[in-house]
Amino acid sequence: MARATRDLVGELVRNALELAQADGALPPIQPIELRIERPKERDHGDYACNVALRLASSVRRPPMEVAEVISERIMRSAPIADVSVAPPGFINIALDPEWQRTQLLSVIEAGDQWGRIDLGAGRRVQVEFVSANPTGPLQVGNGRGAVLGDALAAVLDAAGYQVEREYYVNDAGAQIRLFGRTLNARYQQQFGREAAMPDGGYQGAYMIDLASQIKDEVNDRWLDDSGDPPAELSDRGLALMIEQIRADLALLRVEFDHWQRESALYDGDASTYSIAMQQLRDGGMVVEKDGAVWFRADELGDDKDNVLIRSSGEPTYFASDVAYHYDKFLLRGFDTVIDVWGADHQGHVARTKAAVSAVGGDGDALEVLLYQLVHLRRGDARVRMSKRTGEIVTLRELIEEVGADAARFFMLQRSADAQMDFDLEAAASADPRQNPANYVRYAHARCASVLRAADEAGLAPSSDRLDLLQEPQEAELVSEILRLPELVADMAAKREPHHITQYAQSLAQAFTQFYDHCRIVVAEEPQRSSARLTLTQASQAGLASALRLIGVEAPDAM
RNA sequence: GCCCCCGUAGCUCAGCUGGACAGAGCAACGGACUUCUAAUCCGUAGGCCGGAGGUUCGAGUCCUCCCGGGGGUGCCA
Repeated sequence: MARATRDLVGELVRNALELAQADGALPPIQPIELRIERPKERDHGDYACNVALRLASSVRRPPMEVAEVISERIMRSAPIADVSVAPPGFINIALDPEWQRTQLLSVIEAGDQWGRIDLGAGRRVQVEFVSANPTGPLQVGNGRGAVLGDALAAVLDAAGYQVEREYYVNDAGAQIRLFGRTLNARYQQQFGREAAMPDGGYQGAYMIDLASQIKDEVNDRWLDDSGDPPAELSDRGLALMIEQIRADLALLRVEFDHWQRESALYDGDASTYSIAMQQLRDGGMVVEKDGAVWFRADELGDDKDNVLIRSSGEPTYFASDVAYHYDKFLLRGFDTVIDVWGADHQGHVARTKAAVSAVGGDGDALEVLLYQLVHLRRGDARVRMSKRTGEIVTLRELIEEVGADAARFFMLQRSADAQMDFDLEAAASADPRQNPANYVRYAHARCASVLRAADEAGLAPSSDRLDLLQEPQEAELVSEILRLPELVADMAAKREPHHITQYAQSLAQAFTQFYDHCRIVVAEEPQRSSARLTLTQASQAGLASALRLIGVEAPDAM
């Protein structure tokens, strides 16, 4: 378990600040949050701190002077080699190159787990994502939620949280009944009967496939003239549909720890649902109006009340959600729950947080990560996602066209907030210039290839003379490799896993530049070769770690 | 109407909870292969960060208004 270098540096700066106050060079001040940044400009060192600028007005001294006072008191010992002050008041910090090179050994030891930190301290986080209705196959948009949620879970796991990935299966309610009636119609049609599709029934051909499959399994055993579909038929269809969804997600390399059934919330006399509803009633959070039961969400931050139980007596989807979040927080005791939703559910955020508070949880412990729509393109041509035009619609079709690696990498290149254009042509291309997933994969494969070539030449990695790594490309590569732990910290804290793709490209580029400028395997220079092989091993570990977080394979040859 | 997201290079997008001259990839142009994978690398060009005010020592980043794109606003999910 590594500590991010940034944290080590931050500690030394904080010590210097406290020392300055202790010896009277600075007046006592309110403790402030120290932020250590990576300057954009290489000349400004490895890290920079703006604490002097932020302190200047409260201590009534010029920023440059404050910076000097702090800078003088920063220990010039590993990992720090040099500290300088630059206008208007930045403290610039250069790391000790020798110390950095030594860190490569930890990287190699960590392998594809490099970057792991202890920010989360084992706190339990649930990430619930996809959770699409099991009334049809997953669509392309569900793929974005799948990749986003899975990568976020991976990042949180790397940051030291105890993470559970969950899929919520809406297997109750009106939609499921409609699913059953549709399937029943299709099933009867399998036997040449004239069965009308229900109003608003599911038109997709997949329903015919389901009916056909069930006919193969049980023949005419579930034919029923009463009008309502036999429960066995509906249940079997649902099971097949859920299995298909699970298989589609597995193709994307997304797997869940737990599939939570909505129907299970209603099981038994003391069901989760009834307990949660009682909780709301006891708290005076419900009101009856027009024969329906409403949640008084406006008292807890939402802008309007919401129906929990229809006048027909049937609970709404929202009522299930209340029970579900009661289950998450009060029964299962997660410290934090992150729901990953499509942006079209944006209107449900306030009421769901309010519901968490109303059932005795902490509304702020529920975080909702919204992601925007995905549009498909082929080069310059917009791909219309509609069943009528026969164009690509389902997640499975997308994966079959571009592969899981490209699908995951591309889906993760944008922030969740931004609408996304997904270029099928680029994603399907093997060319690394079109397809950055391949650029990174290729860099990893090249590491493996170089290590094989070295082995054949009788050269082995060694840390004896890492001081021979003096080229600028080597220093840059070392720095880039060592950056991962703090990136993990940032991604985890901000719930923004998409930065990992940019990092992976940047690391791959640093390695490729090193490879291009520095001959690694040179029999006549065994010591330098061995040092460079160590750097190659660490690069491979770094690339493998980044690719693992993205969920893309790290091949040894391409 | 009200609420949420977005508007940064020709294109697709980053920009670290305000910081040092605005970045990447692709596309464009010019170079580099007797070499461990050229599936690569080096260089050039390209921007009033949608517009107008404001806060600040400092704004792509925060506030207000306007323009443009998307989503939401059901006893649907």
